[in-house]
Amino acid sequence: MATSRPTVKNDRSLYYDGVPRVPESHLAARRDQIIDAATARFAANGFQATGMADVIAASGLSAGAVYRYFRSKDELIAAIVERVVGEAAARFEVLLQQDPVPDPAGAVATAVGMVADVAGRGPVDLTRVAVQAWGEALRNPEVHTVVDRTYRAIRGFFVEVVRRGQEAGTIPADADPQHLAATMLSAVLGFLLQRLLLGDLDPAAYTAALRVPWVAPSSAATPGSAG
Amino acid sequence: MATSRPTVKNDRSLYYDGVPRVPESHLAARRDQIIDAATARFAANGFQATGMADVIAASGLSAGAVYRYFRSKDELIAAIVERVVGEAAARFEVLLQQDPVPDPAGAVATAVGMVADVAGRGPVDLTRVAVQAWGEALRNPEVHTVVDRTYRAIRGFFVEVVRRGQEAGTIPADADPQHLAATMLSAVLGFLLQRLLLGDLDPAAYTAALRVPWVAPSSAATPGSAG
DNA sequence: ACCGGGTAAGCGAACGGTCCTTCGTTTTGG
DNA sequence: CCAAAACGAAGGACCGTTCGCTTACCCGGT
Repeated sequence: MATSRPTVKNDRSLYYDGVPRVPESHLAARRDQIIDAATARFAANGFQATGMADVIAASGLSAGAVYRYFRSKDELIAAIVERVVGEAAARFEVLLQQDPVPDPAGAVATAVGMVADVAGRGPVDLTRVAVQAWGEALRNPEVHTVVDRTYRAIRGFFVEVVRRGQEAGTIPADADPQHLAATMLSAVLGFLLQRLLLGDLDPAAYTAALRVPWVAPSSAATPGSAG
Repeated sequence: MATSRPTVKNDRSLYYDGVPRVPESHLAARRDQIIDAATARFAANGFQATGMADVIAASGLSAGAVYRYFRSKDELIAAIVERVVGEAAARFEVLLQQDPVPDPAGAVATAVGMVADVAGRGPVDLTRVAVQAWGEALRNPEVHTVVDRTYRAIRGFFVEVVRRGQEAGTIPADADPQHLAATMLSAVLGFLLQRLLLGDLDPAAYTAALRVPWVAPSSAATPGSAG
């Protein structure tokens, strides 16, 4: 019982210390092939309502091949969620690399433009996957961890935009950056969701509406002066 | 072949025109009992990942009893989505019945308060069901119809708030009510989503942030005067 | 330049389990 | 007494996953 026989199933080097049989790029390409096909099916039908048979058929591979690259359906789902929300975060990060960093309304406008762009590009609308990921995050702890970490990072970008604005004096210094960033993120997520559920929202008109002063101008919030 | 024999399965009056065997209120109560139990399970685990066996056990009834009240799982899902988003719409409608109708930031603040309230009240967080309903709407046409109609109505309430503000002169007359209402709805939906995914957001601080002027005060949008 | 050895990549039928739903039966209550 | 209400075992389809097998490829030796 339980000798020191190594469990070699995953560790190729214990078996054979030569170079891989096929180039690493080929393996990555196959993995992407599976992820792309699965993303399309999950975008159309949701994670749980889509069967692996559907994913496998769409990938053009066999069940055995798919399960060589992903140990389970849950692992595949986690990989897809990580890719989709991770790419979103990467796109939003460029907001901070602009010089000068835009003001909050400008940052949201740029982010909304990115959402509209990614929704229309390619055969699969990744914003649909994002909505499915929200639902999945509420029931799958691993997915929730990924979504929590990534969306918190995105909100952190907006916090930084607010801080820069406060340094520049265009935003009241006593405003709460964390919650102001939350309202900015809401504007982006709300655009994404309304576009999917209620039909096309015009990004230009939507972002223009963000700049409309909607508090009564008489009483509240003297912005720059009168600190 | 196809005689005129009536298909009596659902029409009780063709069978028996007397009084019902049990009071109508009892039937409605049983229906609610099923919906309540199913709502709890769907809130915890999503629509598609939750089995009918789970719903049936939670309801305290048998499979046959549940299927007497709902023809299928999809019909049960549709009934739950209709109830949850319908109740949300009913709550938001009172915004218009206040006198005077609040300004946009005030309307959003009230709506956010309602979301936070309904999320904390009762054993089931209905905002979780709302997120699941968004995902379901993307794959189930009947659910999509319900969600589209109801959320469009909610947005219509915000449009009305904007119109009243424009009449009162507190909102620029050339602002687009439709898209301004969309940003208001985004603020509410974004609060709901961030509260669930990223942890507790403080409703008071969030709504306070909504009133922070976030456009550069120097160049853009001279609000009331000097139009 | 060619070839055979051996391993990883890929295949797909089959498996146990779970799914939604049905229906013959039992219980209930007016 | 009898129809409606409720029951719950069973049906048949489909689920995610496995595993014995075939195919294809790289490598070392000739």
